[in-house]
Amino acid sequence: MAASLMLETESRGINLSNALEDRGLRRTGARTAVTGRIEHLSGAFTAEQLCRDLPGVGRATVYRTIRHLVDAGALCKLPILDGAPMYSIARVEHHHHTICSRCGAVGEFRHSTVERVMRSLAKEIDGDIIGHRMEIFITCGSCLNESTTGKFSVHV
Amino acid sequence: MAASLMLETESRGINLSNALEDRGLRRTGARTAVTGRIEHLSGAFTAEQLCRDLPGVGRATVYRTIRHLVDAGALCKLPILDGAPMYSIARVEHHHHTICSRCGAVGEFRHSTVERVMRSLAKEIDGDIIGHRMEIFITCGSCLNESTTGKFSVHV
DNA sequence: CTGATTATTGATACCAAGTATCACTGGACG
DNA sequence: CGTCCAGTGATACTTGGTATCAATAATCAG
Ligand SMILES: [Mn+2]
Ligand SMILES: [Mn+2]
Ligand SMILES: [Zn+2]
Ligand SMILES: [Zn+2]
Repeated sequence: MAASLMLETESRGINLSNALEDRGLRRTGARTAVTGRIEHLSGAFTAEQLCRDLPGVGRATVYRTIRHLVDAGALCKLPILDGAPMYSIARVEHHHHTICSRCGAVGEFRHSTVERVMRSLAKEIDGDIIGHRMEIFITCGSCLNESTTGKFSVHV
Repeated sequence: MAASLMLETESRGINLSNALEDRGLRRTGARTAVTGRIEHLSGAFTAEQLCRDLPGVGRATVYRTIRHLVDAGALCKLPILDGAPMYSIARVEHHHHTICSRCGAVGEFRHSTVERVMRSLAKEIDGDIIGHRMEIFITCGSCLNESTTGKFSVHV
């Protein structure tokens, strides 16, 4: 993603363990393992992938911890049309996502024009707008240099 | 949804049976039952809902028919973050959706500014844009007059 | 129309993703 | 430390969806 886009973002300190603690949850071994693994991945992931990476942590606990992190706003949950949702660390406040349809790489962006369009749409829609979501499907830079086929269906 | 928004749409003739035939698929009793039911519903629906409505048609066939219709571009498949995807008839070409987070009502809209923003983003994103998706979560007009709680989580 | 040819059907079994239970464990805190 | 309750994880279960495959029904050439 170009630097110009990222200029609009304001990075937050990301410490997933603290995000849990802030919600009054105990700092346990299992939770530390999960958050540590997520931070180590530094990319989008699925719940099952995390389970495989952490055989020492129970499946239920992995799912519960992810849910806590999403509730805390520390993780984004991305709907994947034919597959399990992916999660990525929320590094900036409100934002949208780019998803590479070949490798699944997820990027975050924030662009004021998108938000401005939303506000103008508000006048035209019958009802109260309470949120929105936007995903851009791309072939990412590194995938352009390869010749694999897409794993993720494009939902245009 | 206000009329001004809809002015940008160009309605297509919707005949789901023809959409299947155009793909070289046979016009069978089961498929006629499925497409008939979908057209009768005139709103968004889930696959399981359709199965319940059509006990005379096998589950596999319901799912297969829906997939054909999506492939044909006659149905939109909407990812619902914590639940089964919903489907709605695609009445206009490329478009986006409003989803009422209380009752699940789905609306279609098309707005040139959204597409213009997409084209401007293209210059800034590292990779090739191959599609995008956008959903606006609302409390629809009729739900504003009631006082139920939301069934659908808002994915902002 | 008739029969041959195939696509389609649907019961069944299966799979993947995620949740409910609940006896046990181990953080937190006095 | 010791208590206590939040947290854990094995297990069983649910939901959504797909693979199989023998039986059935569209389609079409003759
Ligand atoms: Mn936004
Ligand atoms: Mn669009
Ligand atoms: Zn990629
Ligand atoms: Zn509504």
